[in-house]
Amino acid sequence: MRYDPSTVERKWQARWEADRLHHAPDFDPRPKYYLLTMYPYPSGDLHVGHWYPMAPSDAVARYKRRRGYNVMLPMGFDAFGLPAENAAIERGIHPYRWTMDNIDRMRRQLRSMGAMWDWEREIVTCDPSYYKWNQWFFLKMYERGLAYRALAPVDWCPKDNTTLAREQVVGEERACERCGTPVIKKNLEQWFLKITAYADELLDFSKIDWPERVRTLQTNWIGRSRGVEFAIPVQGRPGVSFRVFTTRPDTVFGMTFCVLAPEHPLVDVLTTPDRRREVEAYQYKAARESDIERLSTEKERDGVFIGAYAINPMSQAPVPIYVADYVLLTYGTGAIMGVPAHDARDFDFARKYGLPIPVVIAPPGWDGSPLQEAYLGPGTMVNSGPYDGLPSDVGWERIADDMVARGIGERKVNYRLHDWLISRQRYWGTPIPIIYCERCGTVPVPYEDLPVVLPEDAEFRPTGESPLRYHQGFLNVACPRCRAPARRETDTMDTFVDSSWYQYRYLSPHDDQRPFDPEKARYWMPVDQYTGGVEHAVMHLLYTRFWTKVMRDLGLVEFDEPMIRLFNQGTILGADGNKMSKSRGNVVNPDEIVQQYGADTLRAYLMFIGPWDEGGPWNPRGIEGIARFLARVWALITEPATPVREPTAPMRPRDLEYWIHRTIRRVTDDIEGFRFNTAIAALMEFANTLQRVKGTPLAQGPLWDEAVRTLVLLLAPLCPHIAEELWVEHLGQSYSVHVQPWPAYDPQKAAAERITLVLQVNGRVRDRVEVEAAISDQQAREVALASPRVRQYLDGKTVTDVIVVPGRLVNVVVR
RNA sequence: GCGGGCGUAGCCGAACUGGUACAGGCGCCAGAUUUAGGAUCUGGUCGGCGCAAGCCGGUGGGGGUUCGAGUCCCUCCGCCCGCACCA
Repeated sequence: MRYDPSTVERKWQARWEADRLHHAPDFDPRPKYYLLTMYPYPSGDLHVGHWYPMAPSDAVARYKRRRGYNVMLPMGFDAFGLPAENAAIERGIHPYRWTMDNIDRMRRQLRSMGAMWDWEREIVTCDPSYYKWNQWFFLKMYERGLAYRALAPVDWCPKDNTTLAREQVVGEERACERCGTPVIKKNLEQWFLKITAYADELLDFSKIDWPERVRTLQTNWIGRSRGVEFAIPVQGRPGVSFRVFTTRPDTVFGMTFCVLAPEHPLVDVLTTPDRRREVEAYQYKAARESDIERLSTEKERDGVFIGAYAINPMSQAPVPIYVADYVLLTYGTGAIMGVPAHDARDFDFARKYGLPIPVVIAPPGWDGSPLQEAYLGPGTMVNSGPYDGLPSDVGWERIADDMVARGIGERKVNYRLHDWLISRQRYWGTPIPIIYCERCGTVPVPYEDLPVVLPEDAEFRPTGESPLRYHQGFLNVACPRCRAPARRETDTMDTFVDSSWYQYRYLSPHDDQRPFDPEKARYWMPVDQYTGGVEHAVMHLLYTRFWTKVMRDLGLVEFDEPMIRLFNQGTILGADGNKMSKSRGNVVNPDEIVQQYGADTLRAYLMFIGPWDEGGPWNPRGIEGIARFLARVWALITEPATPVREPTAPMRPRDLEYWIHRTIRRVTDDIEGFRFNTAIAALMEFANTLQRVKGTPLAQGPLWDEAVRTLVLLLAPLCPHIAEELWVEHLGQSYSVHVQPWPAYDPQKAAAERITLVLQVNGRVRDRVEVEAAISDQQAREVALASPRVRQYLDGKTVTDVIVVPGRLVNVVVR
């Protein structure tokens, strides 16, 4: 009988569900293991790209349960966001309806995978019972000053009519992440979360085991730099000065010019009449360039002298002031000191405008000749007045101290990280629970009035304007303090708010008293293993760390980090090697694959492609190989032995025992190390070996039964359905294979009895001999020197050394 | 430009801390079975020379360290991913 996946898979999925086999009980005495994989956006159809992180995650979950853990593998839907609202505008479907229909479809597709999702814990973030707690957290943060409103220039996508977070603006041309439209700046009153208050703590990764790549991305994103901010007086203008930030106060004596950002407020004040035309032309050019696409990759650094001079506060030397667009108003103070000898950009600028380039940090071994490029390293201070002769790192601190002491500057830490702008001028998100009252000002919605629910009867306009702004029933409200007529905030929250704490909601998804049950958090949290794409490195993965730290400071949890281990899988590509996309027509629909080959085949194939963190192209032929493998396993167990064939190679019981234990060891180590491709390769080798044994007398005894059972036990986490069917229906074992203890291996038996000893002469393989694995170094040496093939190469030579690598090789070194 | 990763058969890939390069799969070749096709099974499959035993070459190129290098170091080339004037 051939293996029929569709019947078998449906049967066991129904049985597992009926038995609540996948439910993770709270407070179970077993050690807990919380495995979280990033929840999907309900875009409509499940893509094979969704399966790629999920199938191996499920395999790990199943494996861990077999190792005695109480494993929780929850699933939910990241249900707020722009596509639902666009569907509403374009097709007149309400976002809620669109989203819930998609979720229904995706839930069904997810079930076909046969993963051990604990559906009793499912969450849907657009449900008021979920987003109520977004609002609750927001109010808690507002009380603590961690949520605030400010007028801010925001990046605005004119096509989507929405605010974008800094992270959602991509590339040099500053385009909208979603639609590619160049973004514009707009000044709006916006709500922010004060993530910068945690910037330093977020740089500390000592309590988590995350990939270096993600740690580096986050570190660069936070962009901490330590330096000094100090005032530079303007020559001939008593009382007028501007502030600059530098990370190199030790180079201050090398300043030969200053630069103000074109938008700096002092530019208009300081520009002399003779320079005004040129300066204004430059400002105009700079303003246009930031709005228009700044596509010029090799743009030369340029600027304009404004006619005024600044005084170096340390040396009293006057230096010219320029405007240049390489200085950004948004970072530091919008003004810099120009030290060409020790800053690459300043060096280029000074070269272009013929400014002097005096060396103030002498590189080791410097001969006094002019520098050909900026020197950025440490050295000895020169041309720096009283600081001459000091090592630059000492001078750094000395000058900083002196600036502070003289009242012209202070030590400062600057970050690239800005506060998290959560306001979105959209409908399909969590309403920000704030009311504006003419008398009382900004008033938080009282906790007992939560949730602020989205009105269902919203009108979606093709202009993309938020329906909330025109919805009188939503907009008009009595002030909670004075009862006077007041207006609601119409902005909704960034969807990254939802995903910042969703891992907690899985613990008690139906709790209507609090966001999560702290007792359950004590049992389950933090997440032991998180899996998902690296594209979330600086958004979701930073925000969720921030959120947990806030929760800790609110006294809600007692730990600092939400997820202990993180694994970023690679991307599955189309058969043409390109990213899967509808426009390329290279998208693989998992439903079709499941129908044709079964879920187990698809799961195993995705794991077999290659290393999980590398991804790779889909190969339609490759899946045939997996289907054949499973068919062979099926036949191996279900079909009677055909005693026709003679054994190709004689096998002894000890050899079969070796294969059993060796395979257990390999599969165990590979799953522990997330190397699913080699785990499957090991199972293939084992199955092929058993196939060779099958027709022989060795296949009669209990050892054969053990071998076959082991194969199924090891296959189970990877291909759960076929394993269950074979286990229960064909091996007559007790249901379920998924709760059987993981097989243990005997290291003695897993080691080969006899090994091939490689014999080398001067590092070249000259012979191979089979010897007892336990051979001593001395015996190995003797075997090597006795080999005729080795001796052939020793003729007339002197043996200078014999290197023995136990269990592997002997290398005879001759001269 | 800066930072990170990668380069192994026709293709996807394996190779523990430096120790037999290429496991497993795909593809291909041959054979078995079959009326045929498909499916399945068995064997082979890095290149060169050779009837063979075997010898020589081979992990992007070049150089180095080492008894021994895919693995370590230097250098160059190519591909991918981040960040893009962050003072």
